[in-house]
Amino acid sequence: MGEKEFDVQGFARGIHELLVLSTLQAEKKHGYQIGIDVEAESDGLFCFRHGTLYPILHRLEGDGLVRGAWSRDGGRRKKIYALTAAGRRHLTGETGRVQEIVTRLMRLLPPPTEAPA
Amino acid sequence: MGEKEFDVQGFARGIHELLVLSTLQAEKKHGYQIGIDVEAESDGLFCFRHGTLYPILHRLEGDGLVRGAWSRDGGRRKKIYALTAAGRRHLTGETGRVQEIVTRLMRLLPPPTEAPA
DNA sequence: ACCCTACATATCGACACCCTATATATAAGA
DNA sequence: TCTTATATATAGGGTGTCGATATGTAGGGT
Repeated sequence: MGEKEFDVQGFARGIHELLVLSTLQAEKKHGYQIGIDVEAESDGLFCFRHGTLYPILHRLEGDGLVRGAWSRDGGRRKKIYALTAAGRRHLTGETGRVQEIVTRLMRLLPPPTEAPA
Repeated sequence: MGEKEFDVQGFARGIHELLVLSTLQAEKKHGYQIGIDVEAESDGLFCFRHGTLYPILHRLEGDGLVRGAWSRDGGRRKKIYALTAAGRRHLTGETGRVQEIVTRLMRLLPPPTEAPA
């Protein structure tokens, strides 16, 4: 089995990347909007800082998972990011991998105490 | 609601810590054994390097989540770690938090494609 | 006219963490 | 004796997040 070993760093980084790729599924959007949407869609749980988000977008673009195109909205410049085919494959593949890791992690951790509200 | 925001770094670090605390539930053991057991229990998925494991143990001990006691087995010295009451609380509490974060993360990511093969 | 906020992107330095490598020391087996 | 396994520890390098700072446009308040 080609079971790759778990990498904590990569796992954490991967979560951020998946959140970005996921919100780009429905429609392409610019970085600032991605930050707003991810925060809204997660009810404020997942929140990107600007110093975190933009480097991630550059990384994803460098890896060919998203493609950025400059746009001018009046005098304001935006870089609209769209999911590539590779990005779509990466999203589904890595989501499955995260799911598997989490499942196997939860098997090791203590089951929830079935406590009332 | 006291909803703390998600912290990727802390989440990744927390996974390592929970794996250590979890394997100490059944019985107290020394660091080297913890590494072996976690790897075995996870079928090789979660594997600690020595340079990662020992600092984690020191951190957990500093936080009062485990208590270490030096032991001599022949001429060989071992530091036996035991879960403290605080460690037990931390384990159940953080496990619940991880479960919740993962649940909310999975709601955002694409559902598994039911199929092919 | 001026200021402040929101929009929009970008980068740098500080900090934290993991990982590789190295160090020390005992015990068992070739 | 040499190597491997047991057992712990730390320093150095690499990478990523985060806060701060920078640049520039647009709009509302005073």
